[in-house]
Amino acid sequence: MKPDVALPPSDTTAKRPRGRPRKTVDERDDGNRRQELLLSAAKLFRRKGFAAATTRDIATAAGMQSGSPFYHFKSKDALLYAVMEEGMRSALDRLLAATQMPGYASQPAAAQLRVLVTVHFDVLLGPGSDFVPVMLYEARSLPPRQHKTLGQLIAEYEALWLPVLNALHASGELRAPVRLARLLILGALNWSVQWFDAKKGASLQELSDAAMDLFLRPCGTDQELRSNFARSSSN
Amino acid sequence: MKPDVALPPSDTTAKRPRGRPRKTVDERDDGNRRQELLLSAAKLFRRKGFAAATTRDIATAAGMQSGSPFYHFKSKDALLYAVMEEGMRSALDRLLAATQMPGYASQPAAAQLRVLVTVHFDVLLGPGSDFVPVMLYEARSLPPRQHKTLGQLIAEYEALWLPVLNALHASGELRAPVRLARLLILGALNWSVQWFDAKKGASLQELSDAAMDLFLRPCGTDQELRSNFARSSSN
DNA sequence: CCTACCGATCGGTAGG
DNA sequence: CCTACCGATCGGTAGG
Repeated sequence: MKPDVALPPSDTTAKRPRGRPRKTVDERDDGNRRQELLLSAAKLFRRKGFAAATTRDIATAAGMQSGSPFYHFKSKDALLYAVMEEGMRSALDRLLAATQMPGYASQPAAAQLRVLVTVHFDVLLGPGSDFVPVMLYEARSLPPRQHKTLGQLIAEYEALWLPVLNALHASGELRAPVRLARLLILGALNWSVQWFDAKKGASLQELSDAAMDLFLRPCGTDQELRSNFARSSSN
Repeated sequence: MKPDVALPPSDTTAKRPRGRPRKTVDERDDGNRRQELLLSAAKLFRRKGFAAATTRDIATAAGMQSGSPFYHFKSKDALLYAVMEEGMRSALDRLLAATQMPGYASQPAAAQLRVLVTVHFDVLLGPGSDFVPVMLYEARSLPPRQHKTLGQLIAEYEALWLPVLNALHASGELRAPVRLARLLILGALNWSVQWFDAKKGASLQELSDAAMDLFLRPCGTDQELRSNFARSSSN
């Protein structure tokens, strides 16, 4: 059940040469002070919500004065959008890297899904994982215009799940309709942001195991079906 | 697969004689103007978030002047808490009523789970369903003290799922660890608040069907296992 | 990036 | 429940 391909490393805070789009009208890029601002903003937006987190809080957390964030970002909205885009682009990069790992394509669909699930959990709960949760839970705070732009990145991310889920549906390992299954599965994972505590409880690996056990039924010969059934019954 | 017990009706807006606790220090109860206020608050808290929805918005939506909400509620926080408690108490009442329906106890665990899932979807997405989503997605806006009180209601609600999931685990229909399974399942359902559109797409029944197909594997004789497997494989 | 500041908004209140 | 209001906070800006 465990995949034999290594996962790509987290790079949320690392510099990705072509990760960010060319500077827009709404922001400047004058070195790493901007990145510290983004980090503080992500943390505070996640903890207190966009509306409740003040630009002064964020400035203080980044070691600046109250007016300084507006040297880097045109508005509080622009700061929120930058956090979300950074998060979504990083998540997409990591998921793409995982699916392009040697050996991934030749694996069974169940192992492929496990890779997607593991990367997704790490994006949500791993170190430096404030950006994507902000995107997930503050979407309504974003002006419609920017919301639409982000939507394209989200669509790309979700598209990577479809072929895997289709294969699992075809093999009988996934019985629910693929479109609804994707919404329900991603929902189950996304909700972990609300309850997961890194300091105690399960590890991300145990989480991924539980998710795979929950969503998929084993696929194999009748003999395997019977023995799997007997094993789980005696639990 | 479909349960043969009728679900209890929604009563989110109906008066429940002993549904609300005796008036606390934070609020008064002078008839149905208060209820209109709660309704407007729930709708606006859900759409804009607690911090972004102003008490003036809420007052206007309820047909009052800007200062009037504070005649009914001591503070904006108290209004939020009232919305959440109303939602959670209604949800708990409905789930309890469903599990006490005649015939429920004698059904197979899978049919029982279907009842829980269907009630939960209706609580989240049915008519008048703004209260529980506010509770789910604005928990961090609540002062710790009140957060703890609500936690007891939530624990009661979640406790109703445990015996059913335990039975399904024992029978082999649910393979994931029960505690994690409950978190993942409720997450999958709760996330539907983010994407479900009542005006188009699937019905709540289709949603429940998909959820059951996703989470459970059929349980039965080897013969049934084989034929189920063959059927879903040809899909 | 800091200093000093403004205009608007917001939760909440006194008095009726 | 309305009227009239206050004090605090907040996003944002000018000028350096």
